[in-house]
Amino acid sequence: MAHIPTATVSRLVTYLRILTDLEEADVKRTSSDLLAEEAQVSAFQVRKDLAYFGRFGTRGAGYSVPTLRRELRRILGLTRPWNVAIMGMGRLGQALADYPNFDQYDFILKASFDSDPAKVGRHIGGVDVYAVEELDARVAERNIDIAFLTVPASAAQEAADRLAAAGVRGILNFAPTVITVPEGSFVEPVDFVAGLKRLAYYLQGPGERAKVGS
Amino acid sequence: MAHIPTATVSRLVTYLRILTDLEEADVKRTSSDLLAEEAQVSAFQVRKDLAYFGRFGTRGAGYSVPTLRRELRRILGLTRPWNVAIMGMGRLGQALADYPNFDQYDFILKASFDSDPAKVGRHIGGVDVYAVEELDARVAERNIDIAFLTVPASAAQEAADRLAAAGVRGILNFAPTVITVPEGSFVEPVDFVAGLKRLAYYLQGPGERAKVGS
DNA sequence: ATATGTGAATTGATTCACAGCG
DNA sequence: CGCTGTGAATCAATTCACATAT
Repeated sequence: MAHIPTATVSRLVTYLRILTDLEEADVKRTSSDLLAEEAQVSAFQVRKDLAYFGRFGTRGAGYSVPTLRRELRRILGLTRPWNVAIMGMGRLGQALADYPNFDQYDFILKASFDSDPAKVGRHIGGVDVYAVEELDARVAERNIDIAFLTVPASAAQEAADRLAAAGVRGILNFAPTVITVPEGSFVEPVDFVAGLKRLAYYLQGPGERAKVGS
Repeated sequence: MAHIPTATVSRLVTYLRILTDLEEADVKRTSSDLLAEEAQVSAFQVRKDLAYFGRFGTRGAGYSVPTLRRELRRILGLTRPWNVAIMGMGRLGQALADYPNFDQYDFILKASFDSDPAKVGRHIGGVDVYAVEELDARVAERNIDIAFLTVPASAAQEAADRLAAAGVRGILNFAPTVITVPEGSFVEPVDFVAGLKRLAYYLQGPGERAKVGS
């Protein structure tokens, strides 16, 4: 299969959410036009994105909501549960542990880790807190697939290295820094402060940053 | 000036963070090679990104850390503070209100809004909670530039419409849905559940989703 | 009749090679 | 001589037009 643009993967996630809403509203059929409208992209784009993976519609009649939803869940790897751990039980880690309905999203919180001995052994937001020294053993024991990386930026790369060494192949990186992982592992950044700064750029507009020189 | 790719804006935010770290470490000069290494992009890319906005280096000698940092802050619109409000004081809104060192990031939390009368009038995480009915008055009074949109997905578009009508031009959208805003306003999505689903896609690998049909 | 699926055309972004300057 | 700055070339993604299937 051809290489898939990362933007396509992001849009597939959006289409899946729209289809889930439609199915909840008991809508049976939909079209690339409707999906495009909801996702704020072109209908061409919707069809092209889907075409990377197969042919899911009926010409003249559009798409079956339950069928397309099932196919997107399969494509995105959401037909089986994924085991998640939190690395770093500071404010953000604790807030994520408290996040409601985690299992509803096919992701199951199985453990958390912190280097602070005062936190180790406690049970925060429904999850056990382990020492970082136990990482290898607990990741193996609980089949952890994905970690939320919620340590300070200065500790993020080392924590990512330890997670990768322990066998965690997916990292959702909340730390405001770029981290690298080995071949075969994956990072998704989640950095709301970066989002804020991009907003500042767009809100400022072109007036304040006219090109200098030449 | 030529149109700037959104990916360039994201990278500029990364370069600025690296420069801030360098300045804290008292490093005086740097190069496109070092910035590229830290940001995990090519040195060509760094120079091209900067070239959209001007010439900031010295040939043969690289870049002055304080100068380039100052220029990036100017380009990104971070030479003046931005006033922020939180729309929706549920779990996530409250966690964001508690976020430490907000002002250090040039963003000042000025107000929050919620439709629950039990929350209105309280003071949560250092910020006053107002009724949504007061939105127009408080946005004008406190010069709110940017809102964190932390209401449920089903209420997100209507809340965004009200924010735009009140004069808020920037929205950091934490709700897992696509929202539209008027011309001249801007949205940055912050959706960690979408990030998780992208991870599931990459972790699954190509085996499980071979193209069907043809 | 109607809406999908897809090769071709276009547009956009990244990479490259080297000219330009200190 | 070294590293930046930048037009040209390559590569990738999006848009389009229409052939295709029901």
